[in-house]
Amino acid sequence: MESIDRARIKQHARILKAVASEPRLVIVDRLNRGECCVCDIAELIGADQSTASRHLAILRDGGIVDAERRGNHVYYRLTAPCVLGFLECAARVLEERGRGSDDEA
Amino acid sequence: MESIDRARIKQHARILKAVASEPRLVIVDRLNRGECCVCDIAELIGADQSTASRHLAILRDGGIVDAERRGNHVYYRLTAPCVLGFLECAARVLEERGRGSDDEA
DNA sequence: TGAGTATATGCATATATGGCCAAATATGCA
DNA sequence: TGCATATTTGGCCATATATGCATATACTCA
Repeated sequence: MESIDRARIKQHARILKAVASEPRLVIVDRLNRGECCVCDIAELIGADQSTASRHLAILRDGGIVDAERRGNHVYYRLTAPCVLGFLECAARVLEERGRGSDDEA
Repeated sequence: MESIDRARIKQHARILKAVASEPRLVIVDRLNRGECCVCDIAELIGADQSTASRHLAILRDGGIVDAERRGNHVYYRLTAPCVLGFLECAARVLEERGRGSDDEA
């Protein structure tokens, strides 16, 4: 288990940041069950379509999803399903913590 | 594979945000090789001691590390080693992407 | 108690992020 | 071409995050 190169850290941070956002976690969770278009995502996260588009762009730049245009829709799908492991880890952390105190809200 | 509860999403996002930061990734990587005190972390990340303390507090609030005072040092250690999986996932994403184009810098 | 060291916290400032609206692009279809 | 629909991008504002300095707090030791 070597120390990680600082240049890599920067890239890794960008990828993690792409996922570390409430709306983007919702998007990842949704895309895990199949591709969908920007308008679906907008409705899903209850935001403007432009906002949905930007979130998807961030995920795309992070390499988490990719996009394919078909007709005048653009369909996004999950390309890095390993990010789902983040959620499992988060769940484990919460469980651990549940035995302490903390804001569950 | 059920959809995730929106209330959980919020908690998960907080945990992921705790790790999604360059200096905090460096810290996690370091703590993975053993506990250390705030002053060591400050030097490690090349920041003010107060900044190191705050980063550690964020990780602690996220349930990623915990702290123990011994004498007048406070030692932090990793309590959620599953976050190391984030790094593996990120590395995989970068590898995938390396075959495309992108800013490697 | 008082001096010295290690951490944590309040405050101010700089930067980043998230969101909407409006306008620009990209397609499809008549 | 011209109009309608879907997506992306620019501009702007509000809020959140990061950081350092100064200061408060915690602890050790004499």
